[in-house]
Amino acid sequence: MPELPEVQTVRATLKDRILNKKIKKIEIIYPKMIESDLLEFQNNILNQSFIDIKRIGKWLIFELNDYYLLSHLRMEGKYFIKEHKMPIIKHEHIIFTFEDDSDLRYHDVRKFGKMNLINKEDLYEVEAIKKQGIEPVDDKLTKEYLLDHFKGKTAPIKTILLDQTIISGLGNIYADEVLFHAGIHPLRKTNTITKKEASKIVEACKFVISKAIEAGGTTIRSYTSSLGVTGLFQISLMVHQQKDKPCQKCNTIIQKIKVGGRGTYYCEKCQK
DNA sequence: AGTGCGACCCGAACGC
DNA sequence: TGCGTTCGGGTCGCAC
Repeated sequence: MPELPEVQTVRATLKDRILNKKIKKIEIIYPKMIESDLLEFQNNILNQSFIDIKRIGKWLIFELNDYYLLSHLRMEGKYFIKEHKMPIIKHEHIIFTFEDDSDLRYHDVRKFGKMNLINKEDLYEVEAIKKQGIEPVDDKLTKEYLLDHFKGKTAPIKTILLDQTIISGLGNIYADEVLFHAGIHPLRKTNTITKKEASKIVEACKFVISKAIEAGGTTIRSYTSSLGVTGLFQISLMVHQQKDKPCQKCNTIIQKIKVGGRGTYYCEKCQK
């Protein structure tokens, strides 16, 4: 699942490949993917060029001449660059064709991804964007900020770490990793988190996410046009997907439970 | 306001 | 082997 570090890698990789290219044709194979008005999307995107790519949380923000194209990859969204003459394959849902007969193709097995074409002045009118919280590596993410937002919440801390309106960009993998590094049990009631623990969560967020962004960055160098632009971060995960393996810190067997309907991995000795 | 859950999807994993 | 069933995961909308 693309979380903040992967989206950051996709952004950096695509930037090198599509900037200043003008869209001459758009094919929308799966229209439900478009959240904004479909006809406007089809008409307005023609003859626009990509002039920048930004990111807010897990949202990719493609800047065109007159619009922003918002793209959320959800679980399995990927972008490929291909020659237009290549046959359209299964799971390719949106195809942008440039003047040089190259394509930017959006591929998504689960069809969960979303796109949105909006006027530039409306970026912060989009509910999902407006509501994004503070990013893990932002200096504004402090223990005071977290404690303030943890107040009155009885849900498990793991569930709250996934709330994009508080911390923007954490997904299921990094929420588990952050809690391991902070030494906190995923089922802890959020309103019982202490100052010291909130401080550990802040540190863990910055550590885990900056490491992952670095690792995502190394993927860019091995990128070739035949590969999907996914940003496969190859950091070593301490707990996520490590069920039945020994904890790398204390050798205790990693447990898997469900928290808020999400598969959750933790070390029962390191995370109290 | 906060919480919990179904819906959206479909390939993979699982069960018989 | 082959077929049917279950699972998972980010976000939204809805009910409580």
